[in-house]
Amino acid sequence: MTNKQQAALEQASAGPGLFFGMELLGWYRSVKRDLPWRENRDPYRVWVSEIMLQQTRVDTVIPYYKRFMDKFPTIRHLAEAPEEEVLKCWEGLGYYSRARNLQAGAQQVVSEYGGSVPDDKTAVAALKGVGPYTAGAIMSIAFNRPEPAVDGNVMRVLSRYFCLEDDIAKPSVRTGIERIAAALIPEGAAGDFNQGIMELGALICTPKSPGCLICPVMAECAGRLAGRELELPVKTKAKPPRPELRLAALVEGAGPHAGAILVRQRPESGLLARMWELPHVLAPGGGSAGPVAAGSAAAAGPVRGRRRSTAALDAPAAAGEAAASPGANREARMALMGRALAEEARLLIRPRRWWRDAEHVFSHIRWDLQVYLADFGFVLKDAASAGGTQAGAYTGLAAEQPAAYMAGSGETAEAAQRETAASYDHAGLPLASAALVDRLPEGYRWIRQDDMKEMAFPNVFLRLLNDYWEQRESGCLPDEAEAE
DNA sequence: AAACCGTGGCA
DNA sequence: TTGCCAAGGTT
Repeated sequence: MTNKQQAALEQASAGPGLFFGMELLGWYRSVKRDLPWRENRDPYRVWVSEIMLQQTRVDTVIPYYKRFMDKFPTIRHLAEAPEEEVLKCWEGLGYYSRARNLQAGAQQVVSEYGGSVPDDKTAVAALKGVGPYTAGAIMSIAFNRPEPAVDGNVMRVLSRYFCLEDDIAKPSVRTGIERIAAALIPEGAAGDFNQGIMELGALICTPKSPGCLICPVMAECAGRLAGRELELPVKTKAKPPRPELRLAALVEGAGPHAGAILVRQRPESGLLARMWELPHVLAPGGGSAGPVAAGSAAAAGPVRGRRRSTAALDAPAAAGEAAASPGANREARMALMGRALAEEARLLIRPRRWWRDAEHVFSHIRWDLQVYLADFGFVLKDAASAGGTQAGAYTGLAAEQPAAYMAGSGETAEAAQRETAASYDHAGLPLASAALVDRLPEGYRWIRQDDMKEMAFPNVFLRLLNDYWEQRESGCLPDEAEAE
């Protein structure tokens, strides 16, 4: 502990600490909000709420919490549910590993503790997705055990109250503040105290404009008395997310798949694990590295005559991209996307035209998405069954065959099993025929609007897809409007 | 320690 | 409009 933390700990155990605890308890019990997870102290309900509230605002959580408890009213319901249903229930809430960990934790409780959350800090802390804060919150709120629950609110409140200048962004600082918080807990009132100090941070001792004049502990707040409440807490700024330019394909089906579009499921781990999305590829050079695939752009030939009516629509989404960047980039990127999807998924499509841009910001990455409408071509046999025809397949820029693009239709794909080599023109379109299969690549499927009710999508794709269905239904898609 | 993991509200 | 940040955990 730092010297200041040490001094604060001594105060917390003495007069100022007693003052803080008593004033806070009185205040909390008189003003506490009526929240759905405060109906009772059922450990399962407390647990679910604490997981949902991680890095997430109360107002955002409330509807999710109600839906979740409605669908999974007991630990056993959650433990036995299909994982997709849990994920779908979490759709839009973010940090989706929380959902998987919560269900794994529920299964742990069923198998190890007969379905009841144990009144034991070590056991609770060992549950998946339960860290120091959440363990303390569950133990204090559900079981009234005198454990600290130190989150961002508590660190802010105590930094100000004791005028601590430690950088709360450092993991080591939280440990010191935990000791102080533990010393402040009034006898027999751990649950209300911990909820009260968080409530104070959320309603009064807010980050930007704290309401010191109505704060129940203002009289003894060292930060306020020093006039430094706005400088505290000290917290180093997070690194800005790195930009990534991503090219997404909105592939419209034909033939038996007319009216459907192509989506794929993400891998089991990592970013947005197991969620569904539009197929997309990372543009080389990332989002800030200037011209993307300049060589391809040069080879792309003249742009088509059809242009958007508003210049702003073509504004570069990627940071650092020259503002004067011409619309030819769209053509180059369509070609790039077509080739990359062929390489990565052996999925052959014909990108038709730019539809719209979208942005999706994660904590550490910013996706600048360019979405292109595309027709389905066909699916190449995988490398194994294609028997080595792959090698030359994607280097066919100087193709010897005449262009014979196979128009996208379900029948084409289902004709299947043609044993011919494939090559591609400079726009990324397949030339001649290829070795075909009649099934989609692993993880891909055609969906209609109705299918989305059972599939979890990240918000950015949810918005894109909903807008797409809506626009198509009302005949407002660009191509349809201009095709007349 | 530092990077990885979402999303929305607000000034 | 952009930046900040919220009831954090895991690796």
